[in-house]
Amino acid sequence: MVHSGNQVFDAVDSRSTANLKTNETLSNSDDFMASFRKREKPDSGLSFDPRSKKRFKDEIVRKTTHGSLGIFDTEEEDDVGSDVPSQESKRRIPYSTIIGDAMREYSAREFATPLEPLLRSVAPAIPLKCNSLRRIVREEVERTIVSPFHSSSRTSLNQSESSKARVWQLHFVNKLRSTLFTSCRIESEDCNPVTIVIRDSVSGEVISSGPLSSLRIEIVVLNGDFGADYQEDWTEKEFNANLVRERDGKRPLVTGELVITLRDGVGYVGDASFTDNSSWIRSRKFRLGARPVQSKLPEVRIREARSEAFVVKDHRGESYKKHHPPNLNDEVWRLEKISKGGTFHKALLGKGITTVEQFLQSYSVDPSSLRLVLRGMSKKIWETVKEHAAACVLDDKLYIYYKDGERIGVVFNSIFRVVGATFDGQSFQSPDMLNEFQKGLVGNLTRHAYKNLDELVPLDAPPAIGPAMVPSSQLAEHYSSSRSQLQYVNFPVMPGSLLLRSPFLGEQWKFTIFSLTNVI
DNA sequence: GAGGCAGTAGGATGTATAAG
DNA sequence: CTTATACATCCTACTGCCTC
Repeated sequence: MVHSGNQVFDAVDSRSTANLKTNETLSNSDDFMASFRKREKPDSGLSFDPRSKKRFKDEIVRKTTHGSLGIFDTEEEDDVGSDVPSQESKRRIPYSTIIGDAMREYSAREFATPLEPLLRSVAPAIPLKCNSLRRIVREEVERTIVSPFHSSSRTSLNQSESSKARVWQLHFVNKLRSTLFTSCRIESEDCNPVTIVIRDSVSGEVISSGPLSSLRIEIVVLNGDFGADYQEDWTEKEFNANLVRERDGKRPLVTGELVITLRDGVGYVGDASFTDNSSWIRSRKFRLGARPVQSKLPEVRIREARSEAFVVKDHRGESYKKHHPPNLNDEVWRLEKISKGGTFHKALLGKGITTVEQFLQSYSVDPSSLRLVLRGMSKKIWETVKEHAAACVLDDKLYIYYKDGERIGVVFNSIFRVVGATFDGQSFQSPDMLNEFQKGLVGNLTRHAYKNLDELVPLDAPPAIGPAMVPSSQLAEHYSSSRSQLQYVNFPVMPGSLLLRSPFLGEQWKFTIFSLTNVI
């Protein structure tokens, strides 16, 4: 094997790297770096989070002390890795390759950023905020540091090429969905075909006539990282360097109508779909790109189009995705942090809670019991679940509970939260309108209702709002037992009016549900 | 091809424990 | 006591296999 780097540090024993981590198998340097790339915060450059920093340090230490660099290979280590196919395990990866791989993962921008303070110190007169200087720094770093490892993919920015003839450009008009699924048609956010135009890059006007208005363009896939620095100018080489090809052994990454002929300067992405998800590239995102198949005016540079970054997931994930907002009849695992078939899901099923509606009802009736069902859940997760559940779109179902034929009744919504009360069986009030005494009465009745949920009567129509009349016969009884406060609606309820039919009057009444925005 | 099931990896988070 | 670290747990997403 020919080693281009330092011979002392030039080899990695893949058998050793396979034993680097307790739960992970790192078979080569790409995996090694990938394990850290995935832990990076987006756009964090070289700053890992503390855990990643620590793990990174540990990996380096172990790589150097466990012979991963080929320095301390021993028989013992051979034994450790003896179950790995020998041919593969004997293959050593030059250290320069590892560094190269690592370098490749950091853009010139990321290298340049740490260098800026240095540059600032040596050239204080130069305004460092100047974009052109940043570009120069980036170019120089790329040229001097990155290129030796990366010569095949990116070339240094050609200033003259990037700045000339930027009159025409392809442009994605509508925004793609932030998440697409394999085998599903590529569509815009509003479920319409993705639209591409050719336009004047200065004025933004669509070129609706002339030879360019009927240009043939090709739809391609770009790395989600491309343009992450909001750079809106790039060379053809840079664009091509960011094309993403299908993985080995896989079908073409995108299939369908990938060549479009513009009409009057406008084209639409037709029946095209992804065949593979985007989880395997560093950014975990793709972008769509569009470029001329061949320029009708070769001397004219037509800048390619680049879409927003989006995630492509396996189509089977679509049936498992969470709903935002959830619906009442959704299965309870549609809530965040409750995995289908997971521990919490099973615990809820064990209590007969199968839907989001039942989850919310259960919370209304006895939040502490529900919390007990999910006692293994951390506070933070619990808050997340509640927050998601609270966003649920409620229907207009109402229930009323009367105690033993009395005319004092409490009206509940579909998740068993109090939304009104009546004291005479005729006029109904929202909880906001109750005085302290009335709240006590309703509180008592609510507790009765929660103990006798099967006695709740569905209301398909409503009562009227009016002054409360409390039968005198009820006063003494309720006054003594109404110390506790009425539990108000805690889930956000959209304000609105509902028509209810009073069970006593048999008439249609307008019933106003007030907005009660307390969160659980 | 769609969908169910199981296995796996990675990430996030909480908790226990050691070190200073 | 505080902080750092290791470990455990759970959720999410991906993938292969299988059945229909």
